[in-house]
Amino acid sequence: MADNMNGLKRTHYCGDVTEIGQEVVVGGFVERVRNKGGVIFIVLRDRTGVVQLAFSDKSDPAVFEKAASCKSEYVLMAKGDVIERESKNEKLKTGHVEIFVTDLRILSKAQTPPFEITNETKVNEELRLKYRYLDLRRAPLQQNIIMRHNIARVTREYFYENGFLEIETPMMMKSTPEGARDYLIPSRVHQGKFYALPQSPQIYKQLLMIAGYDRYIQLARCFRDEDLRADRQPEFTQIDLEMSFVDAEDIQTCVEGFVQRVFKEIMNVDIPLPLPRITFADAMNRYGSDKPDTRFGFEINDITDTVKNIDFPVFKNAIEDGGTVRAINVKNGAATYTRKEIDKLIEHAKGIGAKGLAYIRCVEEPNCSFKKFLKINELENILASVDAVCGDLVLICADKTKTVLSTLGAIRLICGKRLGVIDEDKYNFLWITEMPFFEFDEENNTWVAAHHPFTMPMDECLEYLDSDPANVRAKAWDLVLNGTELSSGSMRITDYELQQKMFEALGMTDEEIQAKFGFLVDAYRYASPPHGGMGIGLDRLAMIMCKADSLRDVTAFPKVQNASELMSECPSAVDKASLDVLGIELTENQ
RNA sequence: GGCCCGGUAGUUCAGUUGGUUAGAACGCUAGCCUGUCACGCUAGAGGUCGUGAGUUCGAGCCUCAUCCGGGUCGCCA
Repeated sequence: MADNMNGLKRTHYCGDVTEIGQEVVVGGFVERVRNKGGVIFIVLRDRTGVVQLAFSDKSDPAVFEKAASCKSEYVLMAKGDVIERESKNEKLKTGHVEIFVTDLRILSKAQTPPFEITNETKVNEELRLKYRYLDLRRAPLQQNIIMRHNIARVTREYFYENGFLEIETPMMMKSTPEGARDYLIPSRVHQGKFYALPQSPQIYKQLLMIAGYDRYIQLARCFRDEDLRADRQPEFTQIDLEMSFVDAEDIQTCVEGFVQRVFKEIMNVDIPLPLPRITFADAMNRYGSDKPDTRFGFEINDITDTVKNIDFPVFKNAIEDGGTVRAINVKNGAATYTRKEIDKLIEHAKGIGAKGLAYIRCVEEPNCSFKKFLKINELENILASVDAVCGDLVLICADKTKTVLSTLGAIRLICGKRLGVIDEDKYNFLWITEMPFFEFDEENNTWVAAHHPFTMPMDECLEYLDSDPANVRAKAWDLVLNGTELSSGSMRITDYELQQKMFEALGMTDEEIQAKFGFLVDAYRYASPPHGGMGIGLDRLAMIMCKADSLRDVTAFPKVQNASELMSECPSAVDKASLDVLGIELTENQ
């Protein structure tokens, strides 16, 4: 039988025990037992840190014996006197003191854990996820979770101070099959019908503006039934906001104030305002990405004109097919890349869809993969066009422009990471503006909304909605931080007629519009203030601020790549009775 | 769905050209130790080599299939 805590009340967290001469009561987990025979030390841990408990021949023999029986991860409560440690441990905040224990309670005994609970760990993440509650005892994870809490706290403070109302929107809503797949909830009362979990509170927050709530904020849980990535979980938290009587500038200014505040308050990092901005088109051309990492160079150069007369079939064919030839100049001594390393880059490029990469290694006698096709001066011209000097590696891609840009964009990132040219202490925010309104869906051969169909087009683009969809830009923007898309926002269409026109441009029939968004379209017939808003990824923000590589490191109970949870093993089968009540029948192979 | 990487004691890993009884460190168990702090010393227990099939006299190692995990592309209005 374990002890109880009768008569003991915790007075201090472990990490706060620093004052000699006090009598304190602490509680926590056994981090380590060092039993020297005649003297025993127990390191006790809670979420604030660790403190050393000490036992010796001066201890009550019963207390001493109990201390000797303690093992890793037991939960203890200890009362004692804070005394000076004989030899200090400079590495710890509490390293100059220890608690000479007069009353020890073993509140709960632990089995030997499947892995050691240590700050640094090399243990397989799969195992740690299965025993997530043990992994969460580790200080680095606790610090991340606490940091995330603080980000959420500052978020609420900032937006409350700026007149935002926090309003909850439903978790059970109408399914809207556009965009990401919904998670569906079957209805018992309405058999054969389904609710959906929100992909975002988009529609509700627009309705709140129509209802006059003017400035809305919510730390909203969102759900998307799509494949996971390191920076993508099927459920995530969005700092969701919407503002009335504003334009895009007003919203961006408000969000800039927020990021400045949160970085200053949480990390004491100064973010200079206004944040830099770049158009979507420029981002694609310079970085081959709609979320460029601007902490390093290696920008993309269009060298089509420079190479158009070169008799190299790869370049010639690409240009004849309407494509382009572009290059990045990888500096920082990349010319020392071995043939094998370059081949690996080429393999990667092929994985993205390019047919390959041409390269020039700028060593004393430049080593060029297409040298035999070149005439005098042509090599020099290419090198000059990308400012290449000795030590640089020039990588060239020729194909359809879209393929070229995405390939070089990805290769640029790989090289930047591998060469270690990215300053990890830098926080480079970047607004991406003038996002395209339509996106061509090659599979179905139609234009689809790139953002969502309530996004306002830019005023000057209204006239060619029908004639030239590729060039219609939206009053939509993204906020990127260090190459991660952090946030996305737009102005919404508040005009009934314009909204109808947009639906038409997207090829939707009246029946479809009515069935999918009828209530929203109708709502705008009763007048609406101009409004727009953003959704900021709280998880991604926390991930970057914690310098974590994955959302799993800032999420208490994350899912793995196939969207299951290793600890509880969900999703799981349910019994037949539960399905019967919903009117759901499974087929044989399920 | 495609491509790439990984799976050997509880954990992290090593394991030669396919060849005797699969090793180390940490952890764990027992004993010793009065000032440790990654405590130390002695001894011990602990293995379906992810799973299944195949090749072979013989498979941790080779082949195929499959499961699990990670990364990435597709996907993510």
